[in-house]
Amino acid sequence: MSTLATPVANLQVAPSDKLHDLLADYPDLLEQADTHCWAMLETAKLHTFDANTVMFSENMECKHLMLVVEGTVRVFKDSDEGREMTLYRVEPGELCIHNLNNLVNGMPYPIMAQAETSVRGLVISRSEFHNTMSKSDGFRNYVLRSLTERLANMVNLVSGLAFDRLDLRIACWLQTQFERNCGRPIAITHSDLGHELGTTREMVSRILKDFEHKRCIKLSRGSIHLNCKHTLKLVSQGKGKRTSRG
Amino acid sequence: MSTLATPVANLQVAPSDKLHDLLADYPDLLEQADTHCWAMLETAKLHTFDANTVMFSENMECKHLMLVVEGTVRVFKDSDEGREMTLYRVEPGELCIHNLNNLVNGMPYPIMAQAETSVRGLVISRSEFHNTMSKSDGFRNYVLRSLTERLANMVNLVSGLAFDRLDLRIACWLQTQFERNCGRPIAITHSDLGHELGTTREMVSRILKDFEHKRCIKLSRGSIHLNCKHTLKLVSQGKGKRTSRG
DNA sequence: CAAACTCTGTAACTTAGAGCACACTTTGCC
DNA sequence: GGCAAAGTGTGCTCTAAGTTACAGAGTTTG
Repeated sequence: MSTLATPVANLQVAPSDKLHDLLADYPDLLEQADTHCWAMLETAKLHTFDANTVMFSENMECKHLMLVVEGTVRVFKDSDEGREMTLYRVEPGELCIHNLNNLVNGMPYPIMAQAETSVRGLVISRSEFHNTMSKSDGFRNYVLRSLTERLANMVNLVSGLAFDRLDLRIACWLQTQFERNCGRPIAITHSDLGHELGTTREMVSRILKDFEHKRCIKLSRGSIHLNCKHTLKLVSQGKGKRTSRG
Repeated sequence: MSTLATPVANLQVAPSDKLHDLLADYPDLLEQADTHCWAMLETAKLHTFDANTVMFSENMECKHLMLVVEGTVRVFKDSDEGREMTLYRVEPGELCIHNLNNLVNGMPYPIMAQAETSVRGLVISRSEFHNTMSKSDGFRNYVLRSLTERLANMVNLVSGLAFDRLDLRIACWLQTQFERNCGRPIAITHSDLGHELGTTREMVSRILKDFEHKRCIKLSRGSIHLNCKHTLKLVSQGKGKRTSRG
């Protein structure tokens, strides 16, 4: 997360007959896509970004909207003191929603977005976006949905930060990750997990160790293994306060 | 904030020739309103809510969208331990954006909204909303703007909670309030200010007292007076750590 | 294999914020 | 006036979280 590459964008035109293939696996959009929506996507250009590319940062202006086709983009906020906090991720089939602010309001936006993996995305021009928003019910609903979902997530972030203890937030994070991974180990360093949740490496280490003592998880270098999801659930529900540090 | 009245809604039909009058003072929407938008507003019904009415709460479903015409609605999240945190306010000329989540996604939403004053609002049906979204460029842009602006505010909330000390957050809050009020006193109790920022009455008291010692502000029962906006600015920029508590 | 680097563990300490307790003051009301 | 309620000030204590510092384990690379 700390090594930021310089922006790189290799431009290619997407062969129109491949659009369906590109989006085949992402039903969210497909369900709603109608002819207008497809027409817009036909005009889009397929860009490729290397892993770690900073896709936008602090006050960078952004005149396009991108639909991610492959890879993930991490959107985060960083502090002066070198801490970071992940706001959300943009995954295949999803829109870089924060571009919208720029696009709609013309306001700059003090957050960063960075490709976590190599990323391919369909870049849509501002005018095509507005045009399709007016014509395509499906696309409009899709965009509205994305926005309101992000908003809902953000509210959860806020309430976690305001009211929940760190161990609880970590436990919840682990829970959702293990769920996604079907219980398979999560590959992440303590430092990166700190950056996910806006805290420090040391706190993460301590709390994870505590969870290991409680036999929820098993730690190894660079990854976290699930030991007992039942115990983890208990911990994440706030039962069982953290044990003293000695 | 703690005394919650039971929901009350007095229904009246808005006389169509009064629409302009109702919205006259709120240029944000007016600027963008076109014939379709006005047509929708003509179908809307003017509801009145008493002060303190809970407009929606935890998992209440909400089938309509409301445009606030008079009064303000406070949208907040509350914790199990009796703390609260204001997420934002809906003021005249603005939409209750969180309804949208319900409307668009059909998802319930674990936050509360409460009329701070008596509130009048134009209630728009779901179908009219979608209909107008498709027809009116102005309305669509207005909605998109509102959403992205809220999202931007939410990001600021998150970063404040994650990275900033409480005294800083309070100082910033004071700053923006005084700016709105043109330097006139802010009427709020320490306890309510705690609910604004997701903290406790005691912390607010202590920190405000500290600011008073620094001569930024002057405290009196139920209100905060600006003393020197320059000093406050310095404090809110993080210069001058909080003095020790003795 | 040795050096360099990355990652983890953990002890000691500091600080921010919360919670409790209680005194005091202002306001409003009978 | 006198009582109740709401609001404020503040000391004390406790705990969550951050900070510093360092040791050691694992990994990579020359």
